[in-house]
Amino acid sequence: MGPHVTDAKPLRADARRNRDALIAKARELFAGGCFNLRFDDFAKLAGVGTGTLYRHFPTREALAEAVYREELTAMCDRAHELQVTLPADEALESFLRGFVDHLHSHEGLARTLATLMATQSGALAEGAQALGQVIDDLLAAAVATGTIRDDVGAGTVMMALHGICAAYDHPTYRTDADGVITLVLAGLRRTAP
Amino acid sequence: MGPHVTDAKPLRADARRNRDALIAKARELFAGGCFNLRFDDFAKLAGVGTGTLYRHFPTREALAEAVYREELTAMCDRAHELQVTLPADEALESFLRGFVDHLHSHEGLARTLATLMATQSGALAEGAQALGQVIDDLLAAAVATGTIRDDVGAGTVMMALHGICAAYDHPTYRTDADGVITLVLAGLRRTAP
DNA sequence: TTGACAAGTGGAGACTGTCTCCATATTTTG
DNA sequence: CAAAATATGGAGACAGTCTCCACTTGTCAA
Repeated sequence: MGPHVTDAKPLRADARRNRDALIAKARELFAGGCFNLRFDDFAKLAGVGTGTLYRHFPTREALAEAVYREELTAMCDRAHELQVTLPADEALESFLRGFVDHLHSHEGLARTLATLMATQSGALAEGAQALGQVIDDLLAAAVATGTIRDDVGAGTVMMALHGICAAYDHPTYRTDADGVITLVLAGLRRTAP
Repeated sequence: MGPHVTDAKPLRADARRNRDALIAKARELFAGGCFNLRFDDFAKLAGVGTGTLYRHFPTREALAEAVYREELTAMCDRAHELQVTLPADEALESFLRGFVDHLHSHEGLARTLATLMATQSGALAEGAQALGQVIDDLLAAAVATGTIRDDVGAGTVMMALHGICAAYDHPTYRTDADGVITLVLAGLRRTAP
């Protein structure tokens, strides 16, 4: 797993401009709750041709990933900070609570993560894999200090998070999401020896 | 919540025949792993016209629900049996373990439940609601005997199950799904007073 | 039985959104 | 500055979905 931002070929000037315009417009629309715009229309809105849109982002998901890549990276960074600041078990709890909190006010991210987690297919799910890696680290550290059980992996926690992401538009979202985190954390805690 | 099988109007003989043919063919295809057939083509395969298909099942989801309604009902019935046979906490565990076990060999059901849980919209999600009710009962009984905490509702557990259903085609599905159930059960258990 | 009315049918074709293709335009390079 | 490389846009091919209605089939009272 080498570099991934500074990957490969240096885009031509106009190409980069268009790509950025596309992402900017998408971010704007997503923020306004508009997720199901006709793809061709979206190209018009961003001021580029259909072909250009498709060349840069072959699918809706690719676009969504690009839009939220930054935000996701920020979350992963936060996890690293927590990990060097707090005891392992607190870092884990803090991260998961913060995760839900963040999703609650960023529907687009929840939506995107739900999609990304569903498609385990390599390249596209790069963002989801990064999240998996972070959780793996958090978990491993807590296991090492003996505060949590060692028989569940990051995949298990991710599956629970998947449920949380997928339910982004339920009326009882917040309550239930918090509940799931509570359950996961309590369930992870080692039962007295 | 009145009756729902013997609801409303008595379908005409040929109509019922067509409806049954549709469900039968869908079941057959689903069992063979074919979920994304063109809807019109499916009508042909079942030996009816496109219009007839759409009249009986306005959407793919409606068809899927009809196909799995029976199976879902069976699961709910099982829950009731468990509830009168075992202590409340064992009934809950047994049901959840069995749930995963069943999903593991019935991809179509997992897929359908994931969709149904995602669309909270009343009529269509009738099946999902039934599942919710059953879990609510199981949970309430266990809470009453004081073996599990009382601060998480059925919605929370459903959210975790949603994650399980949505991941039906991941390579590590079984391991992770079992892990989630373990976490949920351990998390529910009352911490020593 | 039968006639008349209700209920249901099927499939042509309208419609909607996706995606490709390539003649043209822009940028980079030597 | 010309040639080569790179990128553009949008018309139109395509693929599914879904509607509409002239026609068929079933039901039921007489």
